[in-house]
Amino acid sequence: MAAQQAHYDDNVIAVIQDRLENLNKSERKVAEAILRNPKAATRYSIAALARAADVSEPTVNRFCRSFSATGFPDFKIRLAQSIATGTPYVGKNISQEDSVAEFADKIVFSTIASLDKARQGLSPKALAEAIDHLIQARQINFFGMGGSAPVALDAQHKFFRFNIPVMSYDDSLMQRMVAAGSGTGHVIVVISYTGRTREMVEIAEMARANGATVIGITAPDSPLSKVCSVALEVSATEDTEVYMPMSSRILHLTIIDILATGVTLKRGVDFQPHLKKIKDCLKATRLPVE
Amino acid sequence: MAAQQAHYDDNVIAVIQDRLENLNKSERKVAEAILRNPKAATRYSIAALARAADVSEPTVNRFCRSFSATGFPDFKIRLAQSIATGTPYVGKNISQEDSVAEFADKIVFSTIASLDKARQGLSPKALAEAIDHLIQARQINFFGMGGSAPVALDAQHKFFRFNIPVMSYDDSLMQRMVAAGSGTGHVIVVISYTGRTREMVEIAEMARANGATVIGITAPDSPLSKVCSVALEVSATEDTEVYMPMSSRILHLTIIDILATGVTLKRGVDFQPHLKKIKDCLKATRLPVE
DNA sequence: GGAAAGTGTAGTAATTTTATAAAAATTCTG
DNA sequence: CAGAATTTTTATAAAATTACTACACTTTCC
Repeated sequence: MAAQQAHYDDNVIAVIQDRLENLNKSERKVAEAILRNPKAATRYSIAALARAADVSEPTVNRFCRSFSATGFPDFKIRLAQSIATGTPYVGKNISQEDSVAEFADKIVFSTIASLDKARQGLSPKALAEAIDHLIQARQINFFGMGGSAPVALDAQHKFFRFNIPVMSYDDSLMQRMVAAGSGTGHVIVVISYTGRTREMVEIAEMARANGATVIGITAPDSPLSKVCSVALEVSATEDTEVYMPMSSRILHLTIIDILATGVTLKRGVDFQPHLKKIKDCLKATRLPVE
Repeated sequence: MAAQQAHYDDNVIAVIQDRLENLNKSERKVAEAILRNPKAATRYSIAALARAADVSEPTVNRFCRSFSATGFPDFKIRLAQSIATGTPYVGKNISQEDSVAEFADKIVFSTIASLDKARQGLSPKALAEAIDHLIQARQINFFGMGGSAPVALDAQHKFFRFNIPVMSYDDSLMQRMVAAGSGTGHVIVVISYTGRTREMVEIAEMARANGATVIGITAPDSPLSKVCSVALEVSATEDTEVYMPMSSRILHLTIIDILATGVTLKRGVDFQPHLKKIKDCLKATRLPVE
């Protein structure tokens, strides 16, 4: 039921944007007309779109065909699906003039878009392997520096509930020491958006050399990704680039959620009361619901 | 341009399912034919769907109209949109039997759903006020305990870039001391999923009594929400309940993103080079892209 | 200057919609 | 409770809209 709908991954809007440069004059006019207001485009007839783009109807038709649709109606259906996925804001960067409501929406939508993209890119096989390693671990350590430190800390909070010794480190010296002292049965999860922080790559290598399992949450084909036992790769295109990473850490946290859920599920029903106990013990610290 | 697209609400498939009982014989046949395979239905012509449902073409047309579409093609567009967004949520609860790919998808989709819901619920006015306070702050402190500690830490990482003294605390004693020592010009951002942690509410009250501005990122109508200068309220329905908070912290992080972006924008273009400098200085720690 | 690619016109084919009539279901009356 | 009358529902067929194809003209690039 899940993967069944992954093959609809061809996000037409994104594809149009990709190929925008390689289109000839008229087809480009069509592309621009669609991108100007993709949602409205789904309601247009071929004649209306032709007028909006200031081209002839057959040109629109040819345009649709070139995006591997059987014709205009088919193309509209695909367009409609792309829009629904939450990509209306692709490319629409946040601007100085935006109202709060506007840029807030843009941020949320771009986060949604990244999540959806990441979902398609995640390898279930790698996830399954990672979960298996985590279940068998005698000890788990999460390493994250800078912007990934909060992610590591969050992971610690989650995995702490599993009754396994778990720690997170954001200090490379501590990480180095832990890696040096690791061995078989230790799992080290290294979190790095770029996957190119030299320090982190070295630490990962060291841990592996000592026999520890290294799980990387990082960018595809990065130096870090290559030295890991299991690499969970996500590419976050930070399109709301305001000089700080935003969606990447959300994606990383979601992967942590998936790993934690995987461990919970594999632990089986017997383990649920334990989790409930941890949750319930917080009740004493809370104000009653009036 | 922002609210204009609330298209996540009108999920045609859900509406059809709702109204299934109240339809007459033929229209019901159409409904069932569509529900049998909604995805295929988007490719059918009106004639093909009529045949599949064993009714006449005008019946199909009337059916579409009764679901407030202007006609069959329009209806197909809506259906296409529903499939992309709506279907995944159906039967969203994670079960023991799920494959990794399945529950991973479910987690991502439920996160997306929460984000979209939060987007609709967020008050732009409250956000704008919060941003104004943050810009004028002489000092900012983020408080978060337990699962919210990573969120507070993340906020610290983000706001550190703004050249204001900023710290995060996850220890209630430290928080209490900071609150006690706060005053006018100090902004304290209190992050709490439930908004009912007694300790946090007390601390927030104390800070306010001292003249500090308290921004709360918390649940609507919670005790904490009531004592804040500005309350940013999000209700995260943790539908993937596995006894640990998941989407709530993602929502909180997204709010942090929005606040940080708001501050960046208001600071204006002059400030951008400073952000770029901070980003660039990390380059030295990275391995080159081969 | 000629081949190749690109674009538009006009006519054709497909699809959808409307008008209308027949059938079924429901209600009302005797 | 039968049976006529009305309303609702459904289908046939014609009209209108929409999308597609063939071909001719224009531009661009060797």
